[in-house]
Amino acid sequence: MLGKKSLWQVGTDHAGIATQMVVERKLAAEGQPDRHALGREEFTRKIWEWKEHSGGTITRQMRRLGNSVDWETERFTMDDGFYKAVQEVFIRLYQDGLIYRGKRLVNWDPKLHTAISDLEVENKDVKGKMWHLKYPLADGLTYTDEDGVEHSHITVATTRPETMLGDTGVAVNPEDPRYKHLIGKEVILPFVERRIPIVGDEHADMEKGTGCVKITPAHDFNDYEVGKRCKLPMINILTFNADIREEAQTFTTDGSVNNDLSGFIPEKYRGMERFAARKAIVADFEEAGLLVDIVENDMVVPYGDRGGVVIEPMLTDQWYVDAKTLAKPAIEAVENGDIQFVPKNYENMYFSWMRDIQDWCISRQLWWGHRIPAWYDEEGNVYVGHDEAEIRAANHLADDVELIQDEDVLDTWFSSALWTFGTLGWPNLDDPEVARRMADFHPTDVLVTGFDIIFFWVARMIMMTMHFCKDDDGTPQVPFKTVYVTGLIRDEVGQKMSKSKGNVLDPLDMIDGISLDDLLQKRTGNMMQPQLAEKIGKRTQKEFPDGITPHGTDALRFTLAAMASTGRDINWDMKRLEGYRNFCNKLWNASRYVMLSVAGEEAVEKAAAEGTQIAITDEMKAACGVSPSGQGEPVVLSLADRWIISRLQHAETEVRRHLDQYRFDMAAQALYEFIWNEYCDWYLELSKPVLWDKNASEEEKRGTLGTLVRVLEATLRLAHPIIPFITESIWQQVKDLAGKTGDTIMLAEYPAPRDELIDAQAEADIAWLQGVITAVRNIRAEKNIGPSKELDIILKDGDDEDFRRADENQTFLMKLAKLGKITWFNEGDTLPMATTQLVGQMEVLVPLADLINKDEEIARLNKEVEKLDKEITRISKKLGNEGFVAKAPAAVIEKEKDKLAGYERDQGKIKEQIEAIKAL
RNA sequence: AGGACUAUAGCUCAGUUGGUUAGAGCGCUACCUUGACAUGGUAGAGGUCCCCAGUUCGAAUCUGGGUAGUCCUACCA
Repeated sequence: MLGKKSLWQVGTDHAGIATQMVVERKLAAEGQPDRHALGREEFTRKIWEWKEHSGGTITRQMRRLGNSVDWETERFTMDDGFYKAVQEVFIRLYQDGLIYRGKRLVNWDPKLHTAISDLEVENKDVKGKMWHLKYPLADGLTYTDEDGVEHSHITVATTRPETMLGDTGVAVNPEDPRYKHLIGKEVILPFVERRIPIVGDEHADMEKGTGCVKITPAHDFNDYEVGKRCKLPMINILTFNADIREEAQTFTTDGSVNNDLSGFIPEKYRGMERFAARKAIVADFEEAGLLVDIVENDMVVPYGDRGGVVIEPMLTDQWYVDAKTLAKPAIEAVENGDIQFVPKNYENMYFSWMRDIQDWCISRQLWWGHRIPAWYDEEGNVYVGHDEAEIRAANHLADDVELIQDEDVLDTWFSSALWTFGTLGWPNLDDPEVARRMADFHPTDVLVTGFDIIFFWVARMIMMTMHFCKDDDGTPQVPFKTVYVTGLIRDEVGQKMSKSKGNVLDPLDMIDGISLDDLLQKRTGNMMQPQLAEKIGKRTQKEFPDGITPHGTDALRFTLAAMASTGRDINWDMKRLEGYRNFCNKLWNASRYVMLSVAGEEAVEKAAAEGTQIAITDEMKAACGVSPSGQGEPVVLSLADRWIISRLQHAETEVRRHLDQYRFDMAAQALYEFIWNEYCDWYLELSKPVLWDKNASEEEKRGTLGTLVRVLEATLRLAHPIIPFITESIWQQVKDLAGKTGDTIMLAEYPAPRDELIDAQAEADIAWLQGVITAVRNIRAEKNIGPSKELDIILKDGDDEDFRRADENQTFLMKLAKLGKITWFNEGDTLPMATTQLVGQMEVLVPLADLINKDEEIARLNKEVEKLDKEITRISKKLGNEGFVAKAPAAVIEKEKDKLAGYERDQGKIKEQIEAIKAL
């Protein structure tokens, strides 16, 4: 519509963990063999199958919503082309020294058997216990505390007693007077009988627990750091299931295998499940008289957000990306404004995460994902390359050297991070098509996303893109210039929508409607927690007793736009949706009126009955001022015509401005107001006196009919981005009448305001007209006079403008206010018993001798006087304030003075009126 | 613990750089099947702008402090 070359790149990622999990669960539910029985190849084939038939939910919704995306270039992060990009990126980063492999502590999900990222860990508040355990000092050492009590033990506090099997030290604060003399001494780890040192480390907090912390570097992130600082070895006591191992694995501080240290685990704990082991160990401490205390403890426990079980820090070999190096330019790009967040406050969120970024663990122990392009020989040497042959050649490896590819896959976000350039065909830049697309569409302009994705996607896309995509002069390219952050759609009470809560609303159901039964089935069928079904069912039944009625796509889109104020979550309100459905209906009916006016009832009804388009004839075009030759027919524009054209220019200005500023809510609001409150409420009504006037000239009728059509046509184009379907449908009918050509409104020009069409005089005149009409309607309502009864009115105290306007707009006034006669009050006339309204300085009088109670009328007017009194007092006070007069801008003072004068004049008029009535 | 966001009509939300008689939709009241539309029309009622203090001639808007709610980050002794 703006004539710009554009691409909306759509696609989906492969959601590694979630997808693998869903399919595993499905296999289990169907009684099929699990993935280990199937084997890697067969299992991934199953996932592909599943993806084929149920992977399109989101894109189906997008299609129905009419999103104007380029479907031909739809991509999936597991498609072949994408793998090329992923592989290339991995290899280059490895060569650049930005990817490395190492033994580190990771968040391990014991259920899903994979490392997961910090961001996939959900920390839950839990009421737990802390156990105080005594570790005996080695070599019979004792010490005396400040109270003179002698101790042969040191007491540590822990919330995870089972990890003591892997303790390699006890830390005390080097400043702690109670314990610092023990630094360098040793304790005997109960049951394991291992001698472990007491070390001094800042990590030990004198205030917390007992002041002594057991250190288990292989099973705790803090301890891991302490272990590194104090050169403690690491002992892994858990299997990947998080059960106690038969024999522990021992490592030195740097992660290499430590053969000097025993991996002994007391027989009774071997193979125990971690929480069972916890119980057993606590019991044994108690029995041994080493359990000092159990303290209730509020704490936070990490759960895997997918698997739902407690995460275990685990020492494993993983691949890492040096995120700190990549983050540097990515931070700068946002700092210097190359990338802007809308709304801006999300930049802080981005900075706070990026400035404290940890190296990114990219390997996952899954089967669904991009296999890591790394191979190992028998000695454990690592080779990274595109394939085995390339690696052999590059490293001069003989054919009989066995190479085994890394079993792990890459984090889904690793591939998602390549989205902006990977989807354009990178790295095949030698392909002219790819080069052209990169030149046309990279950097891209806008990324639309939810705030919860800023860390996952946005940050990583920025890092990767800036590393790999450069201008000819080597300047890094940003992936996009603007990040538009949408709010989340929540349910009507502000809860996040989720399947387990059963409060999810499918946009398709709001578009097409759904019966209560189907909705219940959808929400409660096939649930992970069937015990919730009843509750969800009840709630659904209460909220949607009749299901959901159809509202249509445009209504849904308009609602989403109208609710999209900056960065704010939206509590979904069906009533708003209904309101905007009515709006669409209003637009439809308005266009019906236009077509009836042009084509006549017969043609319109016939087309409606047959479901066809109205046949537009040359006569119809001519009636709208479009002659077959393409030359405009002569027209005369009425005041109303000039007014609505002028108002349209304002609407166009507003809508465009709001769209440019991503204020879709305000753009929607501006459209709503223009279409309903101006075009429908006033202009259509004002067109009737002209069109239905037998005495009106051809030129006048053409002027009005043409304006009806042209303003509608432009409005459709203006509204098209928000409500594409209805606008297209109507546009196909009116385009010819408006002298427009083209197959689709999608390719029609977006309306731009033209200054020369703004008509201040017409706007002022119509405002006056509206004032008079509203005044009369007001009197009607107040006096309970039906709208069909004709009224005679008297105008009093008008100036030249009032005379002119009343004279020029008699027809409009008579018709819209349903008047019989308009007369001017002349000096010396006797004032009849009447009720009044003010329009500026002019009085509108409706003589209603029989309907007016003198006292009531006076009371009503007195109320007006009081109301004005308040305002007058307020403004007088303001103007009497020396500070205000001295310091406020002249324009503001002038405005206040005008207001005051206006109120005083009105009040004077009303007081006069009261006197006049009293005198009757 | 640190941070962000939110608090405006019965409900869902606007209110751009301080100057409005504080707005919209829905709901509510009264009247109306007038030749686009009852998914409608006309006219209304309805608000200590969460509280307190400050800055200012002037605060829904700016500052500080509270209260309530939502969320994020960190924290398993």
